[in-house]
Amino acid sequence: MAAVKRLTQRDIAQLAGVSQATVSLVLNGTPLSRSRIPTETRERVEKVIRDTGYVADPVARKMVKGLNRILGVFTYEPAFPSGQADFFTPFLFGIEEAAQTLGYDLLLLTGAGQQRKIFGDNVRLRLADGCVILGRKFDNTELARLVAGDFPFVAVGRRDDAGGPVPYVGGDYAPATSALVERAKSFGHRRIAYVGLNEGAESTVDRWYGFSRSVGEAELVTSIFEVGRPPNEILDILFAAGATCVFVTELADAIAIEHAARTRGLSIPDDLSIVVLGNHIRAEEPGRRFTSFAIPREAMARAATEMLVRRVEHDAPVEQLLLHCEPLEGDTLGAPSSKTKKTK
Amino acid sequence: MAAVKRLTQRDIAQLAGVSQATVSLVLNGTPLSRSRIPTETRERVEKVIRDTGYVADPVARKMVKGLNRILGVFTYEPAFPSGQADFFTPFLFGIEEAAQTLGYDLLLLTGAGQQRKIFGDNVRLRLADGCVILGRKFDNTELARLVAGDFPFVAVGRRDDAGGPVPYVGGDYAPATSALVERAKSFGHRRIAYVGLNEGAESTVDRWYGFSRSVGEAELVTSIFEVGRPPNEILDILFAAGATCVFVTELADAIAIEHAARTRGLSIPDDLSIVVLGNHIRAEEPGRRFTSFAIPREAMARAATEMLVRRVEHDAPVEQLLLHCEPLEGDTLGAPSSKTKKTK
DNA sequence: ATTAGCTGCTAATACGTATCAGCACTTCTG
DNA sequence: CAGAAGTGCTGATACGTATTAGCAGCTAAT
Repeated sequence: MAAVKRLTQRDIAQLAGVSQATVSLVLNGTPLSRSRIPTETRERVEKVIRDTGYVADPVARKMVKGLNRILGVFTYEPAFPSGQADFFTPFLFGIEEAAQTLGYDLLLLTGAGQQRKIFGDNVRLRLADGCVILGRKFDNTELARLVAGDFPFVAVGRRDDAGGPVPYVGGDYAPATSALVERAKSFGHRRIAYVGLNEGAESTVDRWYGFSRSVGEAELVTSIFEVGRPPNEILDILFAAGATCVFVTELADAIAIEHAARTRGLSIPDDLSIVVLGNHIRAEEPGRRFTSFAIPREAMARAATEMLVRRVEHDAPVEQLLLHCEPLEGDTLGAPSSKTKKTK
Repeated sequence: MAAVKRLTQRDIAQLAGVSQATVSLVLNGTPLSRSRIPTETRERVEKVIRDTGYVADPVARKMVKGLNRILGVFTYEPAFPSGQADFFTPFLFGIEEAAQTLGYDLLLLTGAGQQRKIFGDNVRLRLADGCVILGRKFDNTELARLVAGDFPFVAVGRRDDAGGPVPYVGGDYAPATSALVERAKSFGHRRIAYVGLNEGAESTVDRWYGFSRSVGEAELVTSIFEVGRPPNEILDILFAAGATCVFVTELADAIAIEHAARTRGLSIPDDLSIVVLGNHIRAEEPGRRFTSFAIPREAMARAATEMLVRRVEHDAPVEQLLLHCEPLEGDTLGAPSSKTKKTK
């Protein structure tokens, strides 16, 4: 109970009748130095170590070696589901898997309350060899400091430059969105709407960019750069503009719109096609499978972790990687009904 | 890129024209020593710190102070759901919540493959101030070494002594099981069976103990101390023994038995009551809500974390805590049908 | 017989921080 | 005016390990 003094190499040395340096050499000597310790001595030391159960203090080790085989995982929000929103789980799973394969442990630095900063008084982050950064909102000042500093990190999700290129692994939302637009067009849609933000987070911008790149001037009939607006208002705007298909960035909006449309006795996708940009968590549950694209969260996290380890171990240069997002064949995108077509 | 040398207090000292010791005093001086540094000097040092973005190296800090405000979480199995079995999630959530409240970070030490031992060559565990241990199977030798050693830890789940009392927070399964037995008896059941192991893990033993304590000699008609046996065999044995109610430790067994019974055209709970000992993950999904008791996983994890911090910070004595498990009113326990009763 | 090389070890140092003892100087006290 | 007390700082050391330089003592070679 009364905190027995920890065993140190000095204790082992004394017990084995050698010096501390010899103990250290026995434990992790290079082939060169190891050859200079006779078997007899080595075995004596090893026996003492076995008998006492000594293990080297990783803290002291880290001090001198500089590496820990620990990766930090930084998030502003708490990492575990406080209710249903287990947004982080697939990421954490991917990180853990990769870390384990590579022989690293994980230091979880989750947003302590609201005000947790990377650069605070109590920055335990540097205990790790490097750090994976999770979460959409990320203070840009801090990102810039990270970029400027020497601490290895990799972001999950694309990041704009912050005083220099940011290493990241993200989802390739722009082409994925483009592909869905093309698919809508091939179904015959010529009057397409967009509901969601078009600026702010990089992932948002990418979606809008992919959308606007593929949709023609004549085809984009209306845009609602807003989130969480009452679905009936949205529907009114959509139909006033003669839209046959709507692209939505937020699943919640899509669900609301779908529900409102059904309430009006409309059929989806006959009267209105709905495309969601990215498979959000629990997208399956509402009973309707929205047409969308898959976000390979686990793969992103794995790739980010591997990239981080490359940076840590080999001081690899900054990489930026966007992973392909597979289209998800749902049941909310189809040909516009002839009636609707006639309207045109 | 080329790993710029980390800033140290010496650098700060030089820039501010003071000594390293002064920098350290400015950063974390006691009221006594702080009073001896004039405001002017302190501000000069603080400015340099702000300008350079210096942060103290937590490793060096830990070396001298001995504490880190980091808690380890050790599991043999990977901590995150590799598929459906997110067994650990509620525990991790509870631990994270408590750790965050108490101002600790988490070091995840998940079973690296199959052979991860706490006492291995690469024991990174001691980097933390203490450690929460998760998982049912736990090498008893290692537990004994932990008990004997000076490293603070707390187990989630009751543990038998291992060369000394083990600090833990567990679920109080025995009384919870007893309560369910009493409830079955009050429904009129007089011929009760048990399916599940009766030895091995502490949690298993507790269930059997609670069961056998409450059930009378005459009432226990048969026991199948085995898991995963074909459900039809089980049913045959149960009915041969004239059981009207069966207590099952494994949800999988319960599901199989229920299914097999329905296939035979039997009604549950009329023809057979089924009680599951503990709400296993995703117990809701099969469509049928088994009568059982709740395992307060989050609360257990929180309590364990708080207990660990008490041990770390105040060298508190070993505590052992069992949390109440609330009965879960399901729809698989009811009065035996009169027909069945007549059989008696 | 000197030197070169090998063997078996150890002393010393560095890593970055916290902390204590204490130095040089000023100001107050009697 | 000697001593005490206070002020503003610094030097030294400890923490536990890894690592390098190098010291004895011995053997073999020139």
